Amino acid sequence: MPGTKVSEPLRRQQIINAAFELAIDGGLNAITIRDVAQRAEMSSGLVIFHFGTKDQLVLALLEWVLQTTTALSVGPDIEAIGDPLERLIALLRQEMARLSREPQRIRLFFEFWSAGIWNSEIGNRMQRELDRYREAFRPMAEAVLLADPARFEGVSAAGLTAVTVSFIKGCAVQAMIEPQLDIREFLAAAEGLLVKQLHPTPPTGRPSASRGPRILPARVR
Amino acid sequence: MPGTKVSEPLRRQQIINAAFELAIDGGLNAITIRDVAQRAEMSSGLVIFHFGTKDQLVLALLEWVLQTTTALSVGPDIEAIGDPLERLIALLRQEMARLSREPQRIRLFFEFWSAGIWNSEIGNRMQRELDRYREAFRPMAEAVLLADPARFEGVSAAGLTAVTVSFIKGCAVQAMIEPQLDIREFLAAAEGLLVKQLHPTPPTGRPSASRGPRILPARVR
DNA sequence: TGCCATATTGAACGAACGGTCAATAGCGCG
DNA sequence: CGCGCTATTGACCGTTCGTTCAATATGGCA
Repeated sequence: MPGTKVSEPLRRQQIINAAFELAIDGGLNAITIRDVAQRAEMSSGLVIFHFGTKDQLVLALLEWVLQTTTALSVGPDIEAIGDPLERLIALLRQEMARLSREPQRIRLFFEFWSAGIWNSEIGNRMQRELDRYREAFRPMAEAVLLADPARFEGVSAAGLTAVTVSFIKGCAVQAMIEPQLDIREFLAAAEGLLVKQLHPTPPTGRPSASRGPRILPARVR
Repeated sequence: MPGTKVSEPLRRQQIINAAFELAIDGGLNAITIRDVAQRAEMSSGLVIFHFGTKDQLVLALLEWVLQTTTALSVGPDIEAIGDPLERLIALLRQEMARLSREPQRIRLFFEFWSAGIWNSEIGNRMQRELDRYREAFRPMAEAVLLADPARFEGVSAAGLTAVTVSFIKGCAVQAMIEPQLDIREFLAAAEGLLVKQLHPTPPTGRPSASRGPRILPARVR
């Protein structure tokens, strides 16, 4: 009755792909041994044969998802920005745009996160990934603090990093919930909150409505 | 065999309380008819008798959670703040502090959110709640835009509201994942990013940091 | 008191799930 | 060709779940 034999790594990948498709279509709860086997066109026993346990299959899927998700990368165009805060915000903008581009993957990400609360193995893996991601932001946050110590008095690099990453997470959640999100307007509003203060109008006592034609200073490059 | 009779509203509340406790302890997946019945000290049949279906019980639990969660409220102390942006940020701070104070409830919130992706009834209910919450922010966002049109050029009230609420969501996620979060430092850093520009240090002509020794942030991969 | 609507019970059912296992076919190798 | 290792199959098991239902006790009311 058995069919043709296939090399082990290929089989594992076929199974993970099937599990991934099921998770994208119906969430982590839609992953069952039987459905994975059917989608991968093999018997249910073979799935267990290669992964031993459903939990280990899910863990392998998580690993694969994390490794195939584009990692945070600071390109030369961002690195060229002189001002630290502007550089950080450019990175923040890049990340928000990237995450909002693949809402399905983010959705899966959050499902793993949620699952990690009750499953310690998943939780530990997610925690490691989160630490890694945050660590990538840290150098920039440190540069920002050094550039303007007065403004960020009493704020540590860890704190600023946490806030920055939280902002990104919020955007990711937003994109996950409402894929029709207009990311351009979203970014514009975020920029209004974050970046414009680098070129403040002289304090007139009441820094409210602008009087007269406001001269928009050229962006620092 | 049947035990003492109890009024219907009381029974429903007993059942919802039991379901809530189970969900807090072990997530939405930990809600089973049998366990709910056991925790509420009644038979499993009675749970079905009062709610008809497990799905309807979960929906009733969601409704109860939403209605017993403190709604967004703009207190007099916030309303007294003159500057619109400062007022918005004060509200933002209040919300971040509030949400980080009850991480368990937030966790449950997000689980419902996740479940709502695959269950349209839950999804619709969550969407309504989100709209309601966002609508409460909108007037403040409009005031901010009116106060400084130049700064938020091309940004609609909806966009600014979305960003603000996203920021809160990000903080909520943060608090959910790491309950040991130091909320005070988190708020300080957020304030540094958002509020300080209202009281800018006199422009020294060079808002850049490239004065002293330039710190090269480590390249991230 | 007797009666009836109904709140309550728990055994039972069918479906779905994760996992086991004896049987079997494919493949490399002597 | 024939042997042996192993990938592969699918029936099967035990468990858990949501739900059904006949039986029964309860409390209000005539």
